[in-house]
Amino acid sequence: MMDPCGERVASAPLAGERPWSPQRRDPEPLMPIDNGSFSCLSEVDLFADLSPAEIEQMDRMAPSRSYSLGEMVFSQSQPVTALFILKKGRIRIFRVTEDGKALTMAILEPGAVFGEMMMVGQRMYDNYAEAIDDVEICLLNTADVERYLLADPRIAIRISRHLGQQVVRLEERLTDLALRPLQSRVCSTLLRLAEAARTPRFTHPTIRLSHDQLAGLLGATRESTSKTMSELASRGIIRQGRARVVILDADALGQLARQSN
Amino acid sequence: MMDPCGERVASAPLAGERPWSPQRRDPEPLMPIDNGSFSCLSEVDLFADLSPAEIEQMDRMAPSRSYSLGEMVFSQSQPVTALFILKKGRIRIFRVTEDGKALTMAILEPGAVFGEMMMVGQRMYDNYAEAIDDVEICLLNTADVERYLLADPRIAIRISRHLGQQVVRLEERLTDLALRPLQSRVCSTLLRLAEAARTPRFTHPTIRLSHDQLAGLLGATRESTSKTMSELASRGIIRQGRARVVILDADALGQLARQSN
DNA sequence: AGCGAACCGTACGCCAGATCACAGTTCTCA
DNA sequence: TGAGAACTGTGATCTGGCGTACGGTTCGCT
Repeated sequence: MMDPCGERVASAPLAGERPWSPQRRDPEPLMPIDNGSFSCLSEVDLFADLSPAEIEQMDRMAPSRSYSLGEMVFSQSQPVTALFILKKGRIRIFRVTEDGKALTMAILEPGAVFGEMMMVGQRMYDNYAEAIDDVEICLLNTADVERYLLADPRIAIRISRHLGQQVVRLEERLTDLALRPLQSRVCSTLLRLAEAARTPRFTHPTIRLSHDQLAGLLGATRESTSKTMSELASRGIIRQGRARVVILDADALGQLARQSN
Repeated sequence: MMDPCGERVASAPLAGERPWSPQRRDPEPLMPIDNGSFSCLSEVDLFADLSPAEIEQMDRMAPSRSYSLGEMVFSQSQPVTALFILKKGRIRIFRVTEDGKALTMAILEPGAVFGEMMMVGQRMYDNYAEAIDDVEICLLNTADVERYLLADPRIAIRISRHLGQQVVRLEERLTDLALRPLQSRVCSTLLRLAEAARTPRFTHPTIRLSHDQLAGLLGATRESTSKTMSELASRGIIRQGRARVVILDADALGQLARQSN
């Protein structure tokens, strides 16, 4: 049902008296999303230094597994063997507390390599991994890893680079969480996600996540996240669909992300 | 002045009606603290794989600098050249927002190596570094680093291991900040610090930080930090001195750290 | 020996965001 | 085709920790 005074809503000033007024949502699923699957090892830039022959050989040896939406890819009980490469679908890495609250550490997109830490002596510790699409991954066991990767200094450096990137990201998230209000965190998170999900050229970046999933990433509740998102939508900065967000004005997001109160 | 009903305070049950009653503080500075300086490169485990000859050679080439309490070791304006090794004193790594709020990312103790990320293509980004004691560091420039480190896969792996450790730490801090109340964060932070500051055997671990500095590490205000600390002190879990905290009951801290509300 | 600076305790109002509680809408799948 | 599940909107209420304010104590320096 349309608001009787729809006119006023539509033309209300940005600092209007209805802070997050109801939005008409985006109906169109637009196009059948491309999950971008690919032949296991060739496109992963961690392996860019290997010769095609080496890659092919590893590819043959790497068993692959699939999981369907909602399945756990691993948890403490199934400790991680070695190295995963995500071929298709997305995986959510998260942690939980004793009383069931969760924070998601990352949403992995196809092409992601994870579990790198183990090869340098880390465990996945308290991290869980859950498939949030139908997922296909391939596995490299410890022996393969040592043979092909640890021996090669170029690859070791690529690993370092990757970990260094993670450190930077985490430091950013930590300061944001400590020092910035929810709205800023929403904005920077959306930007980060938009850039991770390489969308086809000439279209607005689109993020295929529900408010709930976003909230998990933000360290906030679904409710406050919804509220903030509606606010952004009402300003025309984003457009919303069911479990989808379209970034319309990335610059405005950047602006708001830098706000610290 | 002693509380007139001191008896009641002293024997009050833990869940007493004066949640953070005033504490007699710890007067004794005890012993003239050992800042543990050492000959630059030999004790840094990042270089454990190098031969004594190589270490000695690097040592000769590595210029060293000193800063006094409160000085900035670097900031964006003085971009980082290469690699720092902290010989003496402590350094606080932190970030600030536009409006001046700060979060400290780490307190580095002697022996710490920092700036590793740059050698693998990172910048220090928005991090500042400030000496919180009188400090002595030595520097390795890019050329040295490439010659001695990048070439050696064993060292590359050590770097990865170190970065992996940082990732784990940061993930932990992030979840704590998102999901746990202040008291738990205080407890886990104290534990983390206690284990970093390797104290002489047979003494209680001691942390030489002010409430203010702790607060910066916690993402909280000095006031709430003080309150929580006093509470812990009144329970006999820690003892307080001016800019010093002594851990009396690490197990209790561990217990409380796991609380999520 | 005395003054300013750094530290610490405490208290009270306030607010962003959590919690709880529904209602409406759009999918999915039997 | 219809029942349930997943997703979202929106209020009412509560609260941990922030902001602010101020007094006391200890240290370092002149």
